[in-house]
Amino acid sequence: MSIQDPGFLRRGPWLDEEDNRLTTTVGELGEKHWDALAKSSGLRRSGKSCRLRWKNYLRPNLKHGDITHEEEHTILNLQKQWGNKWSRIAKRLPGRTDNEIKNYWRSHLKGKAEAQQECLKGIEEDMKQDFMTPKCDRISFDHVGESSMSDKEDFFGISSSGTTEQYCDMNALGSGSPYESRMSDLISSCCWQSDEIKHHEEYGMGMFPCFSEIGSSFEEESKTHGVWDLWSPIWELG
DNA sequence: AATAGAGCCAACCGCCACTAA
DNA sequence: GTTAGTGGCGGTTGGCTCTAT
Repeated sequence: MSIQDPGFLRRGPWLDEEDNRLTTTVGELGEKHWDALAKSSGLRRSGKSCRLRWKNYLRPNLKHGDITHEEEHTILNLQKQWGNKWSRIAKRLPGRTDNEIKNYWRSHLKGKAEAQQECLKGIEEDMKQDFMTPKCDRISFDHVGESSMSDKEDFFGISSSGTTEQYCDMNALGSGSPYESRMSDLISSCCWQSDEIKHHEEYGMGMFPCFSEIGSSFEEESKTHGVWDLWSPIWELG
């Protein structure tokens, strides 16, 4: 049987012995000419298969642990910005492979991102019909409290580390508008309403997540927390 | 304990771009 | 300009594991 024969090449999961042999061969010949490397290694694997195994599993400096919150924010934001350019996104996450990021996106983030997009789309549509010109200087942001972030993080894809989360009084936006009801839907879907927020809602104060007082640092801060892409379409409309 | 369904992930497939002859 | 070889990328699949019933 020769390498040309169908059935010569092995398929399926790699064995430890194959991994060792590939690692040794790459060490000798370098990460190039994969077809030649596959042949000289004696492995019954295609060059393509060897390259993939090396790139996604054996290569040094790969991270094998869970995706961190920070990495998740980066993936969410870059996917939104660039689309499914997994290889490009992977370059921004040292130690992660495009395949890993793609799989993580499909199994953990896709639904979340779609939900966010759907909310934003609805909000934008409502705002177009609404009385409100959503310029920041028209919004009165009274800081009314703080709360735990776990579920909120999940929804907004933001990190609470080192930040002071605050909520904004949306009374200034008026009441009964499509925009307000959409925001209300959004907030109630988040499942992170603390007692404090409920308390304020009892007094008719709609809550809106923000990260500091509106001012020169606001854009920078929201970018830092990975929410600028999400919320800037709202703040900048009009 | 057995089974079905869902979720996850490593590996494969097909296409495209690039390069050398 | 054409063709063959090669590598890279994104989509898809198969099988394993986990969970619910």
